[in-house]
Amino acid sequence: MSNSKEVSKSTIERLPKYLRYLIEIDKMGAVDISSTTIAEHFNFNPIQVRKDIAQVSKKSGKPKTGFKVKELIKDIQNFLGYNNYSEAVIVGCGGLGKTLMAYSGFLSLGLKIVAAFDSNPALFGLEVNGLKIHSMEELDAVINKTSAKIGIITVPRESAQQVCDRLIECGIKGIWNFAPLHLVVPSDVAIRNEDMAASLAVLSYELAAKQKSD
Amino acid sequence: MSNSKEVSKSTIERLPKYLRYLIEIDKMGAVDISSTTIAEHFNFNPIQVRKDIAQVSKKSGKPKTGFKVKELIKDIQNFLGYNNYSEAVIVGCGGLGKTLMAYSGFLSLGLKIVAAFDSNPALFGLEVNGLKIHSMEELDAVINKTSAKIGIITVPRESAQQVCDRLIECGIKGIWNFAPLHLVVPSDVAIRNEDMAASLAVLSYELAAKQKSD
DNA sequence: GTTATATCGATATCAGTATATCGATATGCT
DNA sequence: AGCATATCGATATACTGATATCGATATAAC
Repeated sequence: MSNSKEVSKSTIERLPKYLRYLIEIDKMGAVDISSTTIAEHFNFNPIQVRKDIAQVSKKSGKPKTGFKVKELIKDIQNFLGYNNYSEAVIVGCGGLGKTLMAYSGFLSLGLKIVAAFDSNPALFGLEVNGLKIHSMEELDAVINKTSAKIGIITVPRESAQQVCDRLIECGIKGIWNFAPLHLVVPSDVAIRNEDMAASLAVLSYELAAKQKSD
Repeated sequence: MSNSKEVSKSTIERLPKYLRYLIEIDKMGAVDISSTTIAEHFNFNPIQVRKDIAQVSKKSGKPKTGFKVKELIKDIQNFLGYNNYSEAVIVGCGGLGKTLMAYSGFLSLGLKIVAAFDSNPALFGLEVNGLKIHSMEELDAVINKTSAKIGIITVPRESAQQVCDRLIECGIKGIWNFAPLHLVVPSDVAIRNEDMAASLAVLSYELAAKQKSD
């Protein structure tokens, strides 16, 4: 993989947060920003912020003032690939699926949903936000007309793994799973399980812990 | 905080996954299960699985056969508090809000949404899945009629932090945030930021990394 | 009944991330 | 102009979670 340094998952999760903040303060006229100030805003550690920045930006900050807001924005956007978008398909046009299809924010995150599928014949041909819903039979054909490499799964739990497998057969290389189960994929495929049960469990545990100490 | 051992966030995130799997194989008639088998199913490390289990179950596994499926299920459910549910309120009844309100799976995760709010007068009084939508003015009054400690935020980005602050004023102690920004809360409040941008960034990065190495 | 082995649980090691330390320096202030 | 200081970047340390090692043992197979 040529040369580019490994960047940790945790760092990558923080970068979009910094970016949103920077864009906000840029709008408000800020020119310079220090890692200290960023850190204070998020309740993060300033050293961590500085190290995160160092990994995606070659511009070095200046003592006393910090970094140039606009330069940082560019560097982070560039690193995250927000300039040139990737195509994605979505399978499952129920409540959540439709919500995601209607979400206008993906484009600015470098993601463009280019096709939608569902197994329910009642939905075939319907349009959600300009996206026609295709049958599952058309999966292969439609995907291959696009350059989509990401598949978003918003089907019920029972069919999710099967849908996942089919997407991979169709050449999909990254799975963004919203179904309530942990999908398993071959090692050459990237997977992100958006597990609400796991997330809620952590929240509840932390809530309980904080309640205890008062 | 009395005695109960600290359990790591990572462990807690895995527990619901184990649980779903165990319930599934229990239905299929499995009586015993080994950490090895669980690990294989998820592509996890068996030692990790065993350590996770050891933290929530006092029952010890037997060489050669492993653990009793039904006992494990009970212990994990008990640890995660899936028996007695906590109440939650939701603020923001747009697409995502409605989807969450309609989701029937929360009850089995120990969560019950007991009230819904929105700032749009056109929605006041409407019912979604048996939940009446209240105005934001009623926030305090309605919350205090419940024992809700968790607030789910599904409002647009612009108003999210403000909504968060108000919920905390009303006595909410845990925030589950689905708005696309990183909310900051006082240290006695638990927060879970469901940050899709962060999540997508990780997926994209891993996808790019895997694409590179072929 | 004996033996081979899968699995457990405890302890030790390793890896990766977060935090702390510290010298250097550019800027703002007097 | 000179001084005080906030911030940087590099290096070092500490912490946390993941993985490896290994002896003990219950079970399955023969």
